[in-house]
Amino acid sequence: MCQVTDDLTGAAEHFALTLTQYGLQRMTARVMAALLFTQQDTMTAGEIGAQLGVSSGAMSGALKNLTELGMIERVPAPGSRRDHFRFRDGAWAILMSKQNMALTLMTEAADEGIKVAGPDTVAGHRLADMRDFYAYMLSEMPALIERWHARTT
Amino acid sequence: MCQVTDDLTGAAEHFALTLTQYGLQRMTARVMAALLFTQQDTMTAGEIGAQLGVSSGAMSGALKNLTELGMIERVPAPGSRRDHFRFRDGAWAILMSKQNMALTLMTEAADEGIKVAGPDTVAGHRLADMRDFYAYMLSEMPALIERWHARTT
DNA sequence: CTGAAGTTTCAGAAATCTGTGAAGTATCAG
DNA sequence: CTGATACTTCACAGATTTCTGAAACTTCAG
Repeated sequence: MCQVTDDLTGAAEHFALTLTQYGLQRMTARVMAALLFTQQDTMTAGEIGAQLGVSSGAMSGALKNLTELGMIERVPAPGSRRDHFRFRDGAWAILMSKQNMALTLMTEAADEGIKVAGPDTVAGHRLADMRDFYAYMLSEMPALIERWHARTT
Repeated sequence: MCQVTDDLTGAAEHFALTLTQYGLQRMTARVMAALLFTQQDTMTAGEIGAQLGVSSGAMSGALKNLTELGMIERVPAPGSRRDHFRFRDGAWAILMSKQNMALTLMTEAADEGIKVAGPDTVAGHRLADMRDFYAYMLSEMPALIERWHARTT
């Protein structure tokens, strides 16, 4: 078990590092990786904290983040203890959908800019290019994820 | 000029703030916004620095980042001076393509995890879900951007 | 109701990130 | 070739973010 656990934990930490470079906070990434790579079905906050060697306070924040993001869920404790967490089904599709909100923000920012700069100016045209691209992505992404769900049915 | 410039600059700074929340570094975001919202065709490093009120050192780093990212390009100075920069055509599609590298990383990380955890384990199945999703996205995204380019032809 | 186990919150310490300013390097006009 | 101008790099200071540890709160078994 030790061998396997060590390798898995190592892979998890490496993955967490990668996520960090893509904008996710350090602790959030580590907790997510722990829940992703564990051989258990669920983990308690205590277990994760012990494995990562961090305080309960840090756990609380990270688990809250991930729960709000929709990546993990609180599982009603089966037996006696409290607060078990596990990866949600379709977590990745959920994450991708959330990232689409960035597309909305970009589109809106471009529109705002065009309004201020004037549509027939240098800046206006540049911003229109931006607006068109993000509007396109925004219109296509939901369908893409839809097709994914259809595929796995 | 002052009025228009102020409003535009304001919109640019607001946009930069938004980008920051999506993982882009502060200065990189500000420089990008400046080049995006300017009514000029190109800007020199000095002009951007003056407008943002930051040092030349900070400029250098941010411009390097954006150039490597593929969002802006160095324009051979027309007359006498040096180093004019401008937004690249199709910058947004380029940016999106780069972000697809994240999809590759995710897929690889999942594969690595499966190898360590074993394919017929709890973690293995969880990681397989992840791998399948990102492999799907990875296979679809290039076509999506392709269609964008085709559309604007 | 009471005590125990677990969770959340928060102030402050520690670590990290970011920008400045100056020194060094490159490029160009003359 | 020489001087001047602009760009780049880098050590350090300041600002910001992140984690810890302890106290307060919640929940549940007995």
